[in-house]
Amino acid sequence: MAGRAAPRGRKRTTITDVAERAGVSVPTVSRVLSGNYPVATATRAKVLRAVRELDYVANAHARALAGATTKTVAFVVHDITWPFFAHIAQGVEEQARQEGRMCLVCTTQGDPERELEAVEQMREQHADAVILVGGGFEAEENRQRLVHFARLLDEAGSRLVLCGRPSPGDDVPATIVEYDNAGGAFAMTSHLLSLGHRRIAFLGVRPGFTTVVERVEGYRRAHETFRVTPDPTLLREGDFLRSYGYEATRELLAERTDVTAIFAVTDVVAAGVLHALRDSGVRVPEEMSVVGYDDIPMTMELTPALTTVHIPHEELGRTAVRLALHRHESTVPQHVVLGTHIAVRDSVAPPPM
Amino acid sequence: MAGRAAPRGRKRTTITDVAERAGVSVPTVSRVLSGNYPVATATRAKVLRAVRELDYVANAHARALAGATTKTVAFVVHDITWPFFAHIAQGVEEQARQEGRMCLVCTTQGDPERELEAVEQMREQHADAVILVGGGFEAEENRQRLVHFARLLDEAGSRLVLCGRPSPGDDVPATIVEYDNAGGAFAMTSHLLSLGHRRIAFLGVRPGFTTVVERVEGYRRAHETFRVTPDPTLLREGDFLRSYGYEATRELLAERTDVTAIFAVTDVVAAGVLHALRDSGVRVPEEMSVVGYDDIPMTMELTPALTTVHIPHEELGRTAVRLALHRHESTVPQHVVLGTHIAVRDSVAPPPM
DNA sequence: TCTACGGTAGATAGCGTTTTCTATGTAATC
DNA sequence: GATTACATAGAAAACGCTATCTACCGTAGA
Repeated sequence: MAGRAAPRGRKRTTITDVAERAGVSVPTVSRVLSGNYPVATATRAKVLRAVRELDYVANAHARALAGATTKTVAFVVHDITWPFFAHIAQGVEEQARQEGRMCLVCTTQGDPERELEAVEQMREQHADAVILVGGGFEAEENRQRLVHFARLLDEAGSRLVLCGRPSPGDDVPATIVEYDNAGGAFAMTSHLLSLGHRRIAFLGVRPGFTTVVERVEGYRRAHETFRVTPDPTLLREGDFLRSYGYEATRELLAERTDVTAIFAVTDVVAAGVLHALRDSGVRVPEEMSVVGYDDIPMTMELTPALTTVHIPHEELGRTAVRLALHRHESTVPQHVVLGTHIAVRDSVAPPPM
Repeated sequence: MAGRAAPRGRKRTTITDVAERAGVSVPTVSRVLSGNYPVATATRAKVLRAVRELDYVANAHARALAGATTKTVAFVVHDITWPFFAHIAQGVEEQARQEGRMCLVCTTQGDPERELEAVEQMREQHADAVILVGGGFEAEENRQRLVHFARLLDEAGSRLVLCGRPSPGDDVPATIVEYDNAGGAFAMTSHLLSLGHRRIAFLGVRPGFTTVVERVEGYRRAHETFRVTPDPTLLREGDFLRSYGYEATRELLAERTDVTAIFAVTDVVAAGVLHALRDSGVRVPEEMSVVGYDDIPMTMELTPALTTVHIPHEELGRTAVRLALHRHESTVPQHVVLGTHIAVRDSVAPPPM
């Protein structure tokens, strides 16, 4: 756009320079560096010395072009500042490093358009794995798009990984790493029900959004198990924002007085809920129990400390990378569901009365 | 290591395939795609159709090799799960996307060894910019290492950016984007002093760590300005952990009773401080004022909400990318200091008595 | 003494682009 | 009607590696 490309740095140091300096041929240098071919000890020493003296590093692009793997793993998240994503990213990065890979990131801010762009870019990069993190909408259109992505990436030699999103169907060349979303919600709701709560509000329904759908599903199943008919008006729609939690709670309190527990769709929403309750003079957990989902570190700072569902964030990330990179080994499954469990802290008590 | 490389995907779609399908030559396709050369409208249409039909995307590595820019920006952080880094990363990502770049990440967990590896890898990638985020130790050895990095990257056509770290010296080919670390600490300490506090503990001194050194410097200058001699035993060494804040506070309370305010080196440490004070039955801010540094979102969840120093995280990230990529434009400075300011919330009051 | 064969190293051919540089057909000029 | 200029497209040469294929040397076996 802005005129000519920026002037290049001076001459880069190439493998040819190293070869000349060491007095050997280019392939020999390559062989010393990748260590996949016998090289005489003396020769190796000469080459390594030249490498050191010239501060040489190989050009990753040339290397990638010439057929070796690209040694990169890509991941696409909504927003890296959300602890949920950051901790998964941490796991991805760690495992990637262990496997000798670099990490490419893209954030989409939840925009499907940007997700598309991101995958496109990742395809250009020929990353060994492309990890899509977090839920998405389950519209048929989206499903087909994912299948399409999977095939395109597969053709490009990459592997699509869905991390925290259900499989778009069998027979799709993709790796799926889920966590037991419904199970966690089931356990948490059961926890509340078993303490005697009967009117449990669920704040943050997003119709069609996989993560939420599954959490609501767990909420429903628990009610069934306890033979309690959930009041459908207690399921409130909203997004993942703290401000939503605040407002929804104020509204809820204004509307009715029979609710004894609030299940917030995420910890961040729960933070808003707690804030609203404090502002309204409702004591937690004596007058109202509150629970969240995700178990991000912030839950420790809330007053009272939040009871929530623990997700193995980092392990999700690590597993995603591991399974994708080792997909050719027969012992490595390509669809796993990691467990979740509730973390009991101070925001839950039996209902008042 | 583990035997042969994984079998490649099938044949990738290349520019040659597109050229054949469109019935034109390879360079023509290239020209249509990069749009830097006149191509007849009809030809362009044919090519674009072929591209669409084949779902073609260019190979980024081939493109990078052939001399065009790599279109990537790399950044190196200690730990992406720390909000401080995550928010800067967010700014980097955003600006990078706006400038049509991809992002590479590396985390070092504060290990200088890993930082070295990271820069090495980034050099292989020929990223347009390599952004080192966060403080570091100011040992002469480190300074020289940075200068060395800067030169190597410069030769490779990349630009080193120090984000939140002071310049390693003039005449180094690097871009520096700092924030007014000392200024923020000065303002905050002045705030406390002007309210009448005279015994202000500073928790989290790390000798030689740039960020901390500057914060302590601001703390000192404020005392000087107010003609108060700071008690050196109130400067306590420690790291950036919540647990440190907790323990240091317990110790402090056990040792002495004259302290009326605590300045935690980061918000996370402040969280530990608040926790310890609550456990010790010390009311905040009535009996003890507490302040932090960073202004991460969590400060809103603390009880009481924490008064802290605001850092323009995202702008730091955005600026880092912008300055580095536009370094050849004469109007773009290569060393800027972004402002900080205190965010007054509920954790500060005049000292008791 | 001659052949065979490990063990090493060099030559050569891509990998998929972009970038000159050259060639063509057509419109404009005299 | 021949000449020049322009707009467009193709040919060919990098870019910096890896991988395959070939050549050499010295030693061991016949």
